[in-house]
Amino acid sequence: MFRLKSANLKIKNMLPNSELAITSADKTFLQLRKDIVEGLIASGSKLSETELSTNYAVSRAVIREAINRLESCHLVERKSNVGARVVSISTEGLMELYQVREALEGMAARLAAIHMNDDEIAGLHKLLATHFETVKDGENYYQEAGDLDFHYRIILGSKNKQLISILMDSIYHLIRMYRVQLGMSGPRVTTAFDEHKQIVQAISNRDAELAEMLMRRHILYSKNSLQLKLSIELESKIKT
Amino acid sequence: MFRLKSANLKIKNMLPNSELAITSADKTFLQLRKDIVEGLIASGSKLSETELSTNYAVSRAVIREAINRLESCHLVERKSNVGARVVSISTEGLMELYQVREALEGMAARLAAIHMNDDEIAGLHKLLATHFETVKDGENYYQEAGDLDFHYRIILGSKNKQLISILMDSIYHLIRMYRVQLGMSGPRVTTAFDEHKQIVQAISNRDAELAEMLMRRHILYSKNSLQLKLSIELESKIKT
DNA sequence: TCTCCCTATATTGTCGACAATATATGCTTA
DNA sequence: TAAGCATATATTGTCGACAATATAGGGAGA
Repeated sequence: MFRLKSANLKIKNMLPNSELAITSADKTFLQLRKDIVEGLIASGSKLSETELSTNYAVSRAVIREAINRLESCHLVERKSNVGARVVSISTEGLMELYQVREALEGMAARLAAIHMNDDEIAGLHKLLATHFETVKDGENYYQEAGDLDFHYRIILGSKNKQLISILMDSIYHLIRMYRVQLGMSGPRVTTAFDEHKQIVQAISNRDAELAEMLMRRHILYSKNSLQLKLSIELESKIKT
Repeated sequence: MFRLKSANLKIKNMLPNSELAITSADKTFLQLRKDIVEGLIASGSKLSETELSTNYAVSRAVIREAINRLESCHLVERKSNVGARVVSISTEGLMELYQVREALEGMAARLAAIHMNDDEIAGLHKLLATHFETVKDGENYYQEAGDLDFHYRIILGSKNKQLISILMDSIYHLIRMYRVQLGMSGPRVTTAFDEHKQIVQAISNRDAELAEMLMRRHILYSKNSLQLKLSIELESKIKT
């Protein structure tokens, strides 16, 4: 807890360009986001500032800052003088989210086909090959990091900072929350691989329109798959 | 400055469902946003917390909260332990912004053609008629509130909460900043009216695809018009 | 004179306390 | 008994002070 002044200065000087200048609020934000996405903090539950400040061992000011950022991610909703709640998952919310995602990631794929350099495209091919191995081995690791990484690269490949920040900051973690809490898995995994392959091929060929079209369809399929799952999920909840 | 406890309770009870529970941070945020959008605080300039707290007569905590929200709007950028700066306007930034806007508002127009009810569509026609009067009278009031109101209604008409919040929270005020600081006016004003008219017609006819197409083109035209203006603006700045 | 290090200053990050507000509880009254 | 009001409690909002960090400026050494 106690840190020497001189020691800190040394450390700072030794790591001049490190982006690890993580502040306490940053860490708390990341931890909270993780806990929300993974369902450790239930969707729809209230976030008490005092309670969180004791649980995470930081002051309320830090918690407040973290909650503010979570609100930017659309992961929590705040009301003045009342407090913050984790957003609750619903079929409509998911549908709306995927509708927006379809438009934005379709656009990202189109731009990626134009702006990605050859190295980045090669990286995409390499990623596919790695995924193919895991799929072949029957691992369903694919859905987890693999799919995210694939989409992540294409989004970055668009080279449009606005688009990147909207998708990364406002949409992605929300999508992850739905996926994690619904336990995304099943037959989609293998078929999704083929779709990814087609998209990479289109980008390779610099066929922007096709890339967009394929990406939109890919996301549309995911949407339908999730919708089905969610409707079953909610149905069983009503029964209990 | 001083408020009686009982008086406040009375007021609260008298306005049970008022959304005016404006907190000090809210007011400061709104004021700061206004000042940034209108260029009172120059783009690219640093936001000193202590300085702002004296200028706006609130504590630093309030300023910090306001700055956090401004960051969510993409109006300022923060670095840990360094501070916040107003985003600087650039041609690339504008292009990227309008590219995203084209996709999202195009989608909004498509959804609006599907989901707007007849009353809302009637409202759009009425709005057009009002604008026609102002345009005929030679007022260039049109560009200011008029255009914003038009787009605003269509965005809301999409009935997609995610879309609405992204456009309203993350994009709109940034666009306003560009427009205000570039002094949006000129020949676009009258031609834009015709484009609006076409879009409303398409929505009236429930022709979703056409509505999207027209909206995308409308925004593309605006983009080109602004790009021209910005390039001239920056050119003259270099000369001085 | 230039470079590097160290110190001084200013700015941001964090904290605990107090104020204002909302919610829960119990009391009065019809 | 139920409805409405007043108080009590808990929670959020705001504040000023202190700690940690970055930046600017001056001095020592080559």
